Amino acid sequence: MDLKALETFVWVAHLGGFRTAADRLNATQPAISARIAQLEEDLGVRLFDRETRRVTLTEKGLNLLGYAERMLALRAEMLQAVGEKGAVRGTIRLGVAESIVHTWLSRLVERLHYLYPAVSLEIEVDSSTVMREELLSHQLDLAFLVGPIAEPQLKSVPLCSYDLAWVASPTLPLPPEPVPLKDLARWPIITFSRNTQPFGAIQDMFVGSDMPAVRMFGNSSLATVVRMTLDGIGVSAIPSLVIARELADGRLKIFQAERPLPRLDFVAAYAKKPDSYIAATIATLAVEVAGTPTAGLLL
Amino acid sequence: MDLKALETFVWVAHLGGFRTAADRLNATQPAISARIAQLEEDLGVRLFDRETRRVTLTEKGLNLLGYAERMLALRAEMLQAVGEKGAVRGTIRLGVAESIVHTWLSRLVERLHYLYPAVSLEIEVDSSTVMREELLSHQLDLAFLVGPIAEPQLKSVPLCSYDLAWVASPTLPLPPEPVPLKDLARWPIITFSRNTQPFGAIQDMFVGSDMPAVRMFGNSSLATVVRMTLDGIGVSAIPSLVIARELADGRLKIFQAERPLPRLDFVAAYAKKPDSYIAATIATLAVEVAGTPTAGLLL
DNA sequence: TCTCTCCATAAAATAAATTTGTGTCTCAGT
DNA sequence: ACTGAGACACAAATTTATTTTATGGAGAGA
Repeated sequence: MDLKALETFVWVAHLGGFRTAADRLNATQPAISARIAQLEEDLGVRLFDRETRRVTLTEKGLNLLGYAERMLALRAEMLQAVGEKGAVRGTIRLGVAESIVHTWLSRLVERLHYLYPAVSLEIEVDSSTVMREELLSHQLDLAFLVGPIAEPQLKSVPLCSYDLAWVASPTLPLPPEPVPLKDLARWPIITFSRNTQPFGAIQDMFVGSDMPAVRMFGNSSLATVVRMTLDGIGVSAIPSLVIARELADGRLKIFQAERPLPRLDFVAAYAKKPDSYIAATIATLAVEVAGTPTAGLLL
Repeated sequence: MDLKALETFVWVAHLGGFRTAADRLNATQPAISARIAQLEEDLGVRLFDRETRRVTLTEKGLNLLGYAERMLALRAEMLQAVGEKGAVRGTIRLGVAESIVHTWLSRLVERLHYLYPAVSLEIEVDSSTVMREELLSHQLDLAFLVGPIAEPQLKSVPLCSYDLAWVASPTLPLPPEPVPLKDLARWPIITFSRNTQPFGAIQDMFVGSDMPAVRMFGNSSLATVVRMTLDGIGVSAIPSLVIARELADGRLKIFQAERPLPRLDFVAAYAKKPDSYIAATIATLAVEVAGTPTAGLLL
């Protein structure tokens, strides 16, 4: 009756499958099968109903889940309390919004590695919408995304707030500021991809009978947005911090438009599981790092 | 960071040595060394000071002990809650007073084996005094002995109360009852060994300037006491229940003396550790078994 | 029906833990 | 001092567990 078996059990229960749990735990599917089989044999009880497309907890299994989580939480607390920092071990799946990759993520990674050398990260860059789902389905342990977070299963702490700016190449023949929306609409608007908050906000600006049709180029890569803007393909709406360098050497410029852009409020979010000790710790670290003034400097 | 390692740690801490812990856990001393070394490495912390003749907990170790015990208690609770009976596994070191061996012990063993087939017992028969010490030093998990128990570290529950009777062979030329003490003193008094409650109580009866010197034959084996009494070597003071057969067929008889003998109140006692689940369970079973009227029948 | 996904199972390969056999150190008792 | 017993550390070999690789079967969906 191993802790490893209990941990496996918890992940299978959360993810609803042996295979996905295997991926999450960096093991093969038969290894997971063996651990669960062992646990079931030790307890003399069936823990999962193997249905065709997913496994579900039996009543006994549901009962065990509570204990198993308390057990793992206790272990985490114990490690924190009596172990040295290096004793905090594990792999955390972290989802990060791209803006943050371009600002302070590397500093966080550095600091984390310094403080907790045995914690490793698997970083995934994606849109806040996707990451929210992945948090809920336990595919991610922690994410830095655009808030606010409404889901009660998730805990979130504010990280930083970035302003979104209208940006264009100086070569673009913009009319005098503030640029009216109908003039703006002459160029494609390049920004975050569809299904993001800024994309929707901009789209909403152009709703109305007297408004011109607007072409929007949603892009999942901020670097590409910057590239396209530099090339004068259109105007863009991105956090000013991520183009600090381009602004400084004059290759891009910020302009005011008829309508200002909303701010982006980033938060760190993680599932409220009893064993989210490490995630909570990293979230705290992130608050520190994101709050530091130098955080805005690019790379 | 295994539960087995934590369990080992707890036993080493309680017993104050690797070797004794090894004996307790049915393992070799290097195995224990390895487990502790592993735990220390995982935590990055030294848990024991290896002094010359014993090991003592470091501050960190003391800190860990609390967590480890909570962890083991949680495991036991979990097994009890979600596992089937057969999932309750383990070896319990049980100390038993000989009177109980002769009355209801076998029924308890039978019942335990039926209810919890995976629990095994290591039974030791000894005097209550010795067993009390062994409970305190964690060499025994549970004992059935003569109460009451004053030690606050021990929990005890009443089991049964046996009367102690003056017994002699019918061939012994006893004066009319109640036999005065000074007549009694003509024969050796055969009873439990020195350092037992009855031995002391009888000795006390003969304290006083006008009292005759008494010869007392303390014996650690009740069977031997019975044998010697049958042979007419002297009178004895033993629980009447253990000689039910001899009384029935007239080979021994009970007589009244000037001073009555005290009762023997047996209790089940175990250390108040958080992981004493199984011991507590067996104690409860013992209460049932000892309370059953048929308990008095021999074998 | 065919295929895809998902879990179970068996055998082989790794990895871990245990035992066996010594070594060292210290204290207690000559 | 010297010696012996007791207690833990260490190393090599063995045993035991766990994991992987490879494959089979069963059900859902096209």
